[in-house]
Amino acid sequence: MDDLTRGELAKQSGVNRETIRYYERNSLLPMPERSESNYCLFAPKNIQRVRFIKRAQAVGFSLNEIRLLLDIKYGTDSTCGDVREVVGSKIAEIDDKIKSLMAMRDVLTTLSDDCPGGDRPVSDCPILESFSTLVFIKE
Amino acid sequence: MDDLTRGELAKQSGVNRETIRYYERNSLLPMPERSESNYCLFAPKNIQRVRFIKRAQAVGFSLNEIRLLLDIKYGTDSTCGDVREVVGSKIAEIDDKIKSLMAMRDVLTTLSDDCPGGDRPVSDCPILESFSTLVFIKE
DNA sequence: CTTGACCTTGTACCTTAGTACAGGGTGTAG
DNA sequence: CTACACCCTGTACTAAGGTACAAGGTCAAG
Repeated sequence: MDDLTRGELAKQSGVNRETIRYYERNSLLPMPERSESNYCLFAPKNIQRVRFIKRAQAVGFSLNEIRLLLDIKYGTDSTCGDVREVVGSKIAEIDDKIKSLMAMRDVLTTLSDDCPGGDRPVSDCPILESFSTLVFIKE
Repeated sequence: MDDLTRGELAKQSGVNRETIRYYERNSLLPMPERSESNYCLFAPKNIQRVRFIKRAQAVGFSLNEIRLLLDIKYGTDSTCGDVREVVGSKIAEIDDKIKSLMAMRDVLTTLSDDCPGGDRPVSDCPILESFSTLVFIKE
């Protein structure tokens, strides 16, 4: 068997060795087998598993969500519908974040456009004035 | 003097009492004066200060950045140009975040559109397949 | 005088996603 | 046999922005 030590798995999958330990602790990776001398033995397929985690993170999933995704992936009666549901709500969440960031940007650009800039004292600054007095973000 | 206790300041400015303590510890609020009996005495203007902090947070500033903003606001030789500079780089930062979220959303919607959904087993799912094998986010 | 509602302090805890390190064991090359 | 490069474990620490709580003090009402 071409099992890997923790350090090898880390190197092969492109993460820190401590990250692997962290994933073990948090059930994103299985508890590894052990050699005679207590070295960890990871099956090679765990390289793919770590990469899966990293790619899912890159598109916005948290590790908690990824644990769920892994459960679906390796579950016996999981369906494509399950996956689409998870992905759909992640898309909605991302859309919400984008909207809220766009609202922030709009407020800031408006304020910045109103500000004369230059060497005027801040007492003239409509930006700080707004932060002090206005209510522009509603719940 | 109509100074406020910490609890009153918290209530008036709409935050938790512990949040006020946190802001004191982190130099976002001044160390309060004390009464005979060691009660905190906050000047009423601190209500505005806390609201300033909350509004600046609402448009995307971190507490560290807000500390800077407060320094500018109360600095003797700060200019509108200083404020515009800080706000300008915050806008750029928000734009970056929006771009990266939009990239994530695009990847996810594309994958979701490719997925048949329904009761198909996940072994057929192009989304999980992508997470397992593809490299779609580049550095 | 007691009760209840405040106030004080220090400290610990929470989330998320790791990173760092000490103190010890193992395995191989020279 | 000794270096040196790995490996093991447990624990502490990081950022950010708070929240929670225990043990004790204060103050006004009844």
